[in-house]
Amino acid sequence: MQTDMGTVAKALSLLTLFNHARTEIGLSELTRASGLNKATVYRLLCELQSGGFVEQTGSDRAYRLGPEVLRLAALREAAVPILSVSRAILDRLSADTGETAHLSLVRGESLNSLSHAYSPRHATRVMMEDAEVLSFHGTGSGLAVLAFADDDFVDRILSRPLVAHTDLTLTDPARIRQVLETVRASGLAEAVGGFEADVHSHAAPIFGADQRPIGALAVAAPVSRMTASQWQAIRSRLKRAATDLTQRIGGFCPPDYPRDRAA
Amino acid sequence: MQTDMGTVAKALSLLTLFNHARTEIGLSELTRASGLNKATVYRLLCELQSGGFVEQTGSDRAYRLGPEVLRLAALREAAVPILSVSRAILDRLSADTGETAHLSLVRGESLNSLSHAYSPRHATRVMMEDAEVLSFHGTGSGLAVLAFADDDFVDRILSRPLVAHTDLTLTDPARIRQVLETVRASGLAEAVGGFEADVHSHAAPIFGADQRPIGALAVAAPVSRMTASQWQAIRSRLKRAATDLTQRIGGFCPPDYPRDRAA
DNA sequence: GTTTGATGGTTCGTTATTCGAACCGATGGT
DNA sequence: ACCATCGGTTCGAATAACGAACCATCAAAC
Repeated sequence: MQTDMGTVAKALSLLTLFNHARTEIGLSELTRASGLNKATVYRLLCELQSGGFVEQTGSDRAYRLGPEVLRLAALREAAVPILSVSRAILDRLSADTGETAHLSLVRGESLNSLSHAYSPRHATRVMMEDAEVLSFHGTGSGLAVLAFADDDFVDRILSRPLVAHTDLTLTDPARIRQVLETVRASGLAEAVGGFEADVHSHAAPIFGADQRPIGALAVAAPVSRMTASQWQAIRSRLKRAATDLTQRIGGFCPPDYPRDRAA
Repeated sequence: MQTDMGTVAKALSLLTLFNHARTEIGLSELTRASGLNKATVYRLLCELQSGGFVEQTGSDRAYRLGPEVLRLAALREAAVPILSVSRAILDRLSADTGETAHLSLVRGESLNSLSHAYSPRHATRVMMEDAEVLSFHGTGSGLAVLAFADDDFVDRILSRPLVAHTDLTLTDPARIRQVLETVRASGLAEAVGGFEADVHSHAAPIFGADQRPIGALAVAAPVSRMTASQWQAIRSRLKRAATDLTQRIGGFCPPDYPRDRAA
């Protein structure tokens, strides 16, 4: 991880080490996880701390993400209000389908879940966590994005090692490219048990102002509930919701994106 | 702004140049505003961009905050769920008082508004924007924080030039220290027209796990509506809401904080 | 009670990295 | 054709980052 990255890239890489499982990390652990020198990590942390990007807990002296990221997120929302706009759409989508709806966004060469909505209709539901890293090849959302992404982006993603989250995960690049073809035809991706067993998920890409996919809207349901009529209902509602979201954030679907056939 | 800051501090300072008025900034303008060299700014931006902290718009090549800040904010919320916890409290507070409620957090030596809730009761209401920088001496929230902050923190803040936002803004450090005494006595700060004319605002500090103030909860109303009964209602409800929030985020009020006398 | 192995934090000479004036090519208004 | 501005690039000089070694402190181990 330590090859030829600039000073700020190193600093930013420290921030990426935080996740839901480790929201507070000590100096030693950060140095170990980052592969950098302890003195380097400490200096970087000091600068990040004085910028408010991390803060130290009072008890142990572990570090955690600081309040400045909240401020920046609010400003990002002011510039590109994806979260606030998607809120209503997610709520409606989960209510209409009775299942869990969630939004994820592309960030470089990874995909992050960012927001979700549950439906109270069923006792069992697919649970989500925000800020989780999703895989492109194993999730409906990832496939939806790949299907409409640049060729070289797809090449980069598929040339990396493709881990199998379950024994249903597609890991053969050629097979995945076949699937992408069908996704392109319908405008919707479908993944059954590829990321988590027993989860049947549909996903539709959302596009930015440059007509390139910036993320995906998805509905995740237990496989046991996926009847034919439910399948139909999810697909039509999801597609409408995704094009709606694309439009509301000032994005444009590319010309080759299948228009939604009627209601 | 350019003296003796490390490389990452410079990079982070670029991020602070964004605000509601300028959510997208070009390279030249960033260079001018930061006081750094253009090549330096460009390199920093490239690193920030590959980290997802900024992104370039397709049209002009201006920069804006990137999606990574959303992910970090979600993780920060997972570690310290101030925003999600305060949501319900803000909603209730604004509903109960019929006025605008808002939350702001200390970030280094500045105070940022972060979340708010309006009440639909009146046609005229105090409008808020999130991620705005508030002054310590001119706002109720700032005074509430100062009143329970470390002495040297207060000294640092009050030794800076104190700008007068309106002609009612307190700018005399000695006078402000007097006010802080009364705030300490009641646990509530009051500011009339100090930041924006015609705005009467009440504020109560919220505390972290180390019993030090980390922000403030406030209610802002047009001065014209501030009757005696309304004054009473706001103060009691605000105080309860603030101690409630402090408790729910795992914080503790300091021993010298006036306990809420009954309901 | 001292040994051991963690931890967070600090030092300082070497060296690799950042810096910044100048330079490009493109765009656009006069 | 001109001038101004834009985003982006170059390259030698100088500065700032690096990292091995070192402290201080704590907690359990012996």
